[in-house]
Amino acid sequence: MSLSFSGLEPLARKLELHSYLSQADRDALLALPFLVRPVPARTALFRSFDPSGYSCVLLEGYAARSKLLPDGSRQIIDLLLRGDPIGIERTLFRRADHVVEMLTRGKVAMIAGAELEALVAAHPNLLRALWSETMFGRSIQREWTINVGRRKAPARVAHLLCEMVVRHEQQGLGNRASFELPLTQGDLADCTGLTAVHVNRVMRILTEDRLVRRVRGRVAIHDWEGLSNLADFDRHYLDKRSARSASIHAEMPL
Amino acid sequence: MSLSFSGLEPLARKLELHSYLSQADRDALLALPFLVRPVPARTALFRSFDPSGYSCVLLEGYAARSKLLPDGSRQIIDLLLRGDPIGIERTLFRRADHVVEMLTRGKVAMIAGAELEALVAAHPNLLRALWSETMFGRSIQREWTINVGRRKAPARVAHLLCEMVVRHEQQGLGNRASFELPLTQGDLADCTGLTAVHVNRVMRILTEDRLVRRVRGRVAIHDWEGLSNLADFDRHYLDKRSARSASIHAEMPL
DNA sequence: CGTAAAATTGACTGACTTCAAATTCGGTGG
DNA sequence: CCACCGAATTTGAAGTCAGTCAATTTTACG
Repeated sequence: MSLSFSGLEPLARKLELHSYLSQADRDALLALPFLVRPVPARTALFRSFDPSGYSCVLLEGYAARSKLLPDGSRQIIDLLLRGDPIGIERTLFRRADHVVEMLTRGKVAMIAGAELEALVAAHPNLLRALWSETMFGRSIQREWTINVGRRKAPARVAHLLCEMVVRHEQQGLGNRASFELPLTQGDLADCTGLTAVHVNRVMRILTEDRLVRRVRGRVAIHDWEGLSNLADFDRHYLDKRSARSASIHAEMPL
Repeated sequence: MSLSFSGLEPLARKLELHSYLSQADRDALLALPFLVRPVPARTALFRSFDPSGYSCVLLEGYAARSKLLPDGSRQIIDLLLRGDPIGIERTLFRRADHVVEMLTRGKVAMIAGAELEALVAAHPNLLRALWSETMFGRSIQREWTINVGRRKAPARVAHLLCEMVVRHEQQGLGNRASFELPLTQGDLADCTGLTAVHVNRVMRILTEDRLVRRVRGRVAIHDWEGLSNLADFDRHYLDKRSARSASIHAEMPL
């Protein structure tokens, strides 16, 4: 059978970063029925036009969770890569307090809430894997809070780049030498709580210091040591704990 | 039986804010064996001296998740109130990338990881409730990111106070008229990404504008409309979605 | 009561923002 | 292939919000 060619492979890969999935779990996940929907750049997912009760998985392109403030400024609270689930909490809350918008054009897999519900009911281990995923999401969010809360502008940008390298590597989307990051400087500013102008100046400094280069939506890290040091970056929050057996009890002892 | 007098009542209450627990779930949760440990102020929970494999629930006092940066500054990433679970992710990750420290003296209930493991294995609904709890935690964390990322100092402090009112109300720990918040201005600064000096000036302004008063570790909101307006506060992220049936499928459709 | 921590206040500094204009880039149609 | 156009980037100058430093007062608590 060709289950391993399901479009949901990226999600399975992501879950397996931190959770053990049995072959049955994996097969069931990949057998989920879904609808592929192409999405244009700069449009919002889940904004009144989508049927409720669906969540989705990002298959192609880049997206951002963001919130618009009354004064018109925008804070991006997370970046979403291939394989990231979107809107799982959408059926938990009645309305979302933030928007998920595509930064580039892309594709999402739409999955019916009822299907997911049945899946995790039949496969408790997948439920645990998704819980674990939520935990890592919270961990990332904590780092973002620290980043905008206490670090200086150059460290903020550097930290964001470091996180993006690791998350791209995890998903097989590139490495330090080169990976895609098609965000405008305005987007980077909204990620880091800065202005586009200041991001521009900071990027110039990082480039002049030969830490990193950004060209045409791609990033190349020239000096990982220097960059991660400047950023106070510790990839621990993106990694599963090391060296434990892969039994589900070891994976999720609560 | 006197299960309803268990020290874990606050945790049950917290979970029931957003998840339906059957009587069996509730009984099982409250029957969890635990050890009450008194903790002095300004000490870290889970820092080398505690036996591994335990997580805990805050029974009395106030605690903060925080991270110390290389330059000596501190960012508080969450405040913990009575009933908040602490360290569930501690057994997920090998080492924590942040510290949980008591801000006041207090008491925690130490629960063995194995006990929790058995509990959620026997009660999948509790597992979902804890997952839901993690989701709300992530939601709160997102708001904190927005707060320090894009809001001006007065709005940041106001938003923190608004969140604290609601969370205290939810746990039956007071109301707008008066609730405990025994943080120093330095602590508030570390929550909001500001300095103690500036928090002092901001608090003076908020007080002069008759929005709020803070005296001896207690807060009284005088003008909720004004304060929440200044803060751009929307309590949605702290509340379960409204008006749906309490069946577990409705509570957690994924 | 005595002491240390916390709060308060003032003067000065600096990192980042704001505003505005010039340049480059990227995609599209001729 | 080139001309075009809006978006994104880049740069400069001036302004502001919040930080830093330092001294004083108040509060908490043994």
